[in-house]
Amino acid sequence: MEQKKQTKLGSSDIAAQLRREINSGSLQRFERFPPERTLASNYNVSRGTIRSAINKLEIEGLVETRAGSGTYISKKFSGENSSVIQNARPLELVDARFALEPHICRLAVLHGRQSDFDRLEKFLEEMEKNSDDPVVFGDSDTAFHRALAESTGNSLLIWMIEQITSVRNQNEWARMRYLTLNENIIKKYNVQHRDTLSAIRAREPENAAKMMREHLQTARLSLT
Amino acid sequence: MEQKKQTKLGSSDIAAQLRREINSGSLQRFERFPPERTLASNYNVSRGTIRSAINKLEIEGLVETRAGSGTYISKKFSGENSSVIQNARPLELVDARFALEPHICRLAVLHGRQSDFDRLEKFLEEMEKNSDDPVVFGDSDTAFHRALAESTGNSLLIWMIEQITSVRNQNEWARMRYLTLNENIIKKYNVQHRDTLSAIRAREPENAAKMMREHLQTARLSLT
DNA sequence: AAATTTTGGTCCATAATTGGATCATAATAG
DNA sequence: CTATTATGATCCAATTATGGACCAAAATTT
Repeated sequence: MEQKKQTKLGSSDIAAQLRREINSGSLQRFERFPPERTLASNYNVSRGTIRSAINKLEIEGLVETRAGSGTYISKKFSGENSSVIQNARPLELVDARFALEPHICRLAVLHGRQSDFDRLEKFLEEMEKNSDDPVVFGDSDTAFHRALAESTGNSLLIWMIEQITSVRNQNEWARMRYLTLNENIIKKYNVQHRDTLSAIRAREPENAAKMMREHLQTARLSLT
Repeated sequence: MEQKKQTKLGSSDIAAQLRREINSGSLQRFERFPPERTLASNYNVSRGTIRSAINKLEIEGLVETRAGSGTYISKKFSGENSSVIQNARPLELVDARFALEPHICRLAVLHGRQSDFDRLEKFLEEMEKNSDDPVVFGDSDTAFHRALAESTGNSLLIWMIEQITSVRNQNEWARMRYLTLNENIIKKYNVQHRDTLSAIRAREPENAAKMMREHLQTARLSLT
């Protein structure tokens, strides 16, 4: 589907967009939708079109409307019950790692000790030794990234990485990872991990961060 | 000047927001809620709306109200904060922000919408208007950084910023902040906030990240 | 101890908001 | 051309929000 810049959006387009906003969280801030009249002017479309879009969502059970009151995001979708961690989507998670891990590399350069790096080395060797076993590799990989965080000595960052790790290890996630983890990817990861560690050992913070970004970029691509 | 089309919050929205803040910890510092009249003016709604929101929370058992005394967070919800968060030290916290927020700026450029930016603008104006009141400024500052995270649409990042905020708002921390928040620092912050928002609006991710780094650098220096 | 202030509880009248519904007209697609 | 869809305007009924006033319990100050 190409960009249709000038053509007006139809009710299905708008329904899809609203659906996306509910799921992606930009509308989760609200329990209640903006009023139909506001949405209409926001999307530059008539109120009828909005009503028809909302109607679609209502049939799907995503929202409930109450006359005189408003249109409400259904409780199940308002993201209240289960923890954020449980519901994180793959790309959200990669983005979070993109935020945290390059900077963790910088801090590792600043605060890391020899013993920390030796520990990283150990996990790295484990990964290289088990390039043919996605399960063992995955465990060592997790341990590596965690040890990296630990080398910063920053308890907050360690904790955040732990949270992220706990998502990655959930069942469905684990399965997805093993699907994407073929031997080529693993070999690439090994090189990138080693490059990262080398840069840290050489006390080159920006270089280490860069290596980590490349690593995460690979990980992101392997998701798609 | 941009239009002031910020959607007004209804009682359900406020209830949802308070609910989330309780569960995520940002409000746990209060043994009791701010008084209804204060909340009303904070959210720019009438007291009745606030009462209606609090009533919803009370029905859910999240909160207890005592006439003449105040509204209190139920005990079972008040001890949930992980000790990691509680014990974080100031520099650890700044480092965590150094990791998260510049990248959040980049993502805000990618995923933020006009309405998100208008919301940021609102908090920015509040800060500029209250440069002489560290308490009000601090609250708007918190809201600004949170809204920034929200503009990414990444629930994990939003949650992490909330965690950090919950530390920053703890009593001892709050006191320390207000010690460092003289009018000069605040003016500097205002400029940096605005620079950041401008870069985001101009869709310049690296520039926005840079502005945020400078802001955090200032914040770090003011700690020492 | 007493006076004052703060805080939630209650009630009221009024205003504003919101989804529901209808209709004539214009635009678009087939 | 015809059929379908979108538009914009209007009115309706339900719901919610507002602002004010006053009360009683609790907390704070004197």
